[in-house]
Amino acid sequence: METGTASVTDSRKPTMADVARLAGVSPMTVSRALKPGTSVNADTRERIHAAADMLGYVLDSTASAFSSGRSGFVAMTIPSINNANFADTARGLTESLRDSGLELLLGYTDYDMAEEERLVAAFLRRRPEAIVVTGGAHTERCRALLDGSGVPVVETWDLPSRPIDRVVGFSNADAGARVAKHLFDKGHRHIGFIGGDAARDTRGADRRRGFLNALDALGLSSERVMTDFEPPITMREGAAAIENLLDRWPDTTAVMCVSDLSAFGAMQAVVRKGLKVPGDVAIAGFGAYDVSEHALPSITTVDVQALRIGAETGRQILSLLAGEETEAVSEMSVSLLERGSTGTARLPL
Amino acid sequence: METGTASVTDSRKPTMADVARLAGVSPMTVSRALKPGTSVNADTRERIHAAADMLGYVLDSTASAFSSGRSGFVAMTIPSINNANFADTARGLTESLRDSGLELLLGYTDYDMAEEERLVAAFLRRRPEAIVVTGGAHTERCRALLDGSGVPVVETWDLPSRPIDRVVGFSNADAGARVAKHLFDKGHRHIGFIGGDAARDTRGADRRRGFLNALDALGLSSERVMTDFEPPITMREGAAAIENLLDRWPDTTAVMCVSDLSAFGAMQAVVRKGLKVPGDVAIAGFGAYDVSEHALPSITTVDVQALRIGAETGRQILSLLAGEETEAVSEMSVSLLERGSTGTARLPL
DNA sequence: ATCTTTTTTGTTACCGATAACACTCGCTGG
DNA sequence: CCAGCGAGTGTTATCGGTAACAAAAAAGAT
Repeated sequence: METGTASVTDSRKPTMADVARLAGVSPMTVSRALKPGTSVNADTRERIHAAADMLGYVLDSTASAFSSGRSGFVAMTIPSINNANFADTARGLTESLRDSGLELLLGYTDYDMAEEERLVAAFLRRRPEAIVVTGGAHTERCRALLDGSGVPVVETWDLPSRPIDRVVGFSNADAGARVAKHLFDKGHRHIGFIGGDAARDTRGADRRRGFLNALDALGLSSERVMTDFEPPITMREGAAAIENLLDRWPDTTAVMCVSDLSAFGAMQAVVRKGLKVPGDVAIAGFGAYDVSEHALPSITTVDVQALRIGAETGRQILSLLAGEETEAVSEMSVSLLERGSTGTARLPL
Repeated sequence: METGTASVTDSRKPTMADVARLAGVSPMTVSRALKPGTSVNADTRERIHAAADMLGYVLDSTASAFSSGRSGFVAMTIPSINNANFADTARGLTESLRDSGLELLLGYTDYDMAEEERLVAAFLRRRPEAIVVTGGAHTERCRALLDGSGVPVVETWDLPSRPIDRVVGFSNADAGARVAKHLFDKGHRHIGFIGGDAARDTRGADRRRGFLNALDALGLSSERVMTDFEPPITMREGAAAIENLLDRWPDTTAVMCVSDLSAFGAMQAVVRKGLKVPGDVAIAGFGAYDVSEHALPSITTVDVQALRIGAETGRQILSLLAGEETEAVSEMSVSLLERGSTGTARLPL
């Protein structure tokens, strides 16, 4: 460990000066030779690379970032790493940044705005080239930090009423309303909603709001709501919630869950009770997770194209860093995937 | 964007020197005041914090890292972010590092050793305090980079025959063998395996090897293997694979899948064919994903305690950084969760 | 009251790379 | 034949903190 096998004689890590000495050039030329797209004689460049390999030289990005003032990464906060949707957005972002050499520094907030603030503060200390946050709800201090940072900010997965800078997202309320309308169109009149505590998952709360407002507008009761649990609402909580909901309002014929995971849990719980999905209870989810496609019956859901949100965020950032003008708000389209769990047939699939 | 609202008059970001001037102390005292656990007079510290707030000062970690030689983060590569198991390990690691102020820099390799090498090289440039990789299979150059880096290295999720430095993992082969034995004990004699291409997912390949060797040792055929797909094997591939497998070897009564996701996909495909699980075909997975617990029937699986792997990795790293001696290899225990999908009953659950 | 110890603060040098500028050279075109 | 140009290379200064040491101030011991 202490003395790597690769280094030859010296204990301390080689620097550019060492490489320069060995290659017989100045450190500046080494710096250029290791960066693509710079004018260095081909022979010289090769000689320098050989020298660097021989010494086991590894560029010190810390020094490089300090000297150049460019940290070379983009920071992103998501509510949870263990969530296929946010992971997809992170992946889309990573991929669209890759060619420009920007790396992604990822942190998760556990659906907690105070934790988000802590994380954003820590990220800003590292002078990222841009910062991406999930959602449009932040503590005031967090907003102030982001606003005063001088760094491009992108809020995603939401259409905040008071954007900080750039936005790449969609209306969670509209998406919720679309599901409500779908259930109504399928003939349901006693419809419930399962979600998490509103203070933590604001996007989930928006979906709920849109969903319940739509029920109101359709002249239906919007009281069948279970939001006892703390986000993230997992399969387990979905199962527990629908049992409570059906206990309290046994005539419920359709339920929207704030995510596919809770929807799957809910569906299995309903089946376990001996009820049929969708015959006795129709269930809709959100997020187009794999499980909703492969479940039996497959689960109606909303595809938010998480990957594309990430990719578009990356494009925005690259444009901003290139000094181009861009639209402040990119509204992404979402689509309702009508599947077996809200079908009219009594038979699955 | 350009001039943050927080800063008062100046366009350029304030530095420690600015704070020092305003507070009437030396920059060094500011440096100390902003770091907890340093000896600074309480009044002075308060005055400095006030000055920093007034200027909207944000510490420049880049400069700090450069100057102190401590980057303040740990780098980790995982095969995929969109995987609950690896996400859990990352979470466990993050949490066990949190108190010491170390952040996690996360990258994913897409199950590709060349990509891992690229990523490790990029990470090492940033001079992490430690580096964590998933698995024990790496390109030779990647091994050389890690070995020569002088940075503590932890390999996880595996027990490599040729460890680079530290190891926190378990034997995937043993885990596979345990599942084989379980299926045998349940009376199955025609047993198959579904996994991915071995070159990419070496841990999955180890599970397969252990599984098939165990079948051999039990005197059973080990030819019923489907590994046509590229990792990660999703629900979709699990479904496709079991259809092919049952087409080719219709008398198969039990199948292990390389992960719970493919197991779930396989199970749904079997049910869709009109067969019963476990009555006609028993199915076992791997990884103790949520879906295997909540599926109907619930799916027999191996719990690898991904979170604990991360937590233990963090403990190892902290010990190493503190200069303490630690065991080179932490073998983590895994447990077989016997569930409905391999039960003897014909009825689900 | 004086010496010692501890706490608090300041001084100096430096981490390793790169931006900005200066320079050399060979080549082209008038 | 020389001005002008571009490619390639070198020189100098500097980014913003912090380690290491030194000094001053405060607290404690005798």
